[in-house]
Amino acid sequence: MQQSITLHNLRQQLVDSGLKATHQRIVVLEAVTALHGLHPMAEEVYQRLKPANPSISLGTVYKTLDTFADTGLVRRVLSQDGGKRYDANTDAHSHIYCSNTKEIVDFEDAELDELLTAFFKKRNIENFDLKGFSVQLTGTKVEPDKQIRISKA
Amino acid sequence: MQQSITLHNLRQQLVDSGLKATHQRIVVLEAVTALHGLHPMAEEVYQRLKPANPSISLGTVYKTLDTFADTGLVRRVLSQDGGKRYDANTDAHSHIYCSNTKEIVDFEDAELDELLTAFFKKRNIENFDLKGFSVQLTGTKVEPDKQIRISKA
DNA sequence: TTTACTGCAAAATGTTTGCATAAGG
DNA sequence: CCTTATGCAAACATTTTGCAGTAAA
Repeated sequence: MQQSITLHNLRQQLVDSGLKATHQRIVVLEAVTALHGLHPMAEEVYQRLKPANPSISLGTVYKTLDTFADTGLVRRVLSQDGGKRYDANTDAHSHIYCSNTKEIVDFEDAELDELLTAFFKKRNIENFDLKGFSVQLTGTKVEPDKQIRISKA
Repeated sequence: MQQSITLHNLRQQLVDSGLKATHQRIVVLEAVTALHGLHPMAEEVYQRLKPANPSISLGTVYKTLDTFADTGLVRRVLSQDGGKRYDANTDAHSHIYCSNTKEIVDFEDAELDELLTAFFKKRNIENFDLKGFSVQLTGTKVEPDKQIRISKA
């Protein structure tokens, strides 16, 4: 689960990734972490941090998110909308894509992970170094204003 | 497997989807089908059909691919590169993403489909009408110039 | 003939670049 | 200090839009 976000924690994550802990990087990391369930684009991260940090530039947000993704601090999220989206949740998890609301909802399921881990252990994918996998669920929300919830049958 | 692409076949697909069989739609469908393994963007489809159809406009290719995706004639493919990609292979299949060559390689596996179908039959996702699922495999090609191949262990 | 599609060009959106200045270690 | 990151503005890439003309059924 997600622990509370402290300044110390944010600095530590940056240092652990071998990055300079600049003010801009700290607030970008804070914003993308706070917005993790929304899988935000650079613009959305920028809108979130701008009120408290009016001097930061959108270009820096772009560069910073790209740097974070390269170092593994955040994950790039696949999207259909032709935009670059980021996810501060770097644990193994899947995504549910709703084709009418365009939402991307997290789907975490240990049983599914085990199932797939076992499956890909059996399959050989030649000439490919497999780093991870994720399931994409597609469909539509029944009641767009309400939440999607997962339960066992 | 893929059957050979005939004019009659292309027209039929359009009519079956309730679309007017215009010349432009026929050649866009031909091109995106021929390029299915590449998961092309609008520009790539346009480059492919332009030599034989110099009067077609790029804007029409954008609109046509969007129409095809809405009717289910092609599928929108998730991407990390911030572009809209399309796949004329509408059968259930997964994708392998290589993070250095940026390739998206098809991965078809009946056993995996069965495994996941059984799994999601057990899970209830409340307030969501599940249409389909697909697995994304991420990693890197070992020898970028060579093919990725799948085999059983 | 009627309706829906196409071409064109402009605008909107999203992202990257280059470089002078500023800040972190 | 020295190196790397930032801000800014311009360039670039991609996608959408509006509308007059054209073609399919």
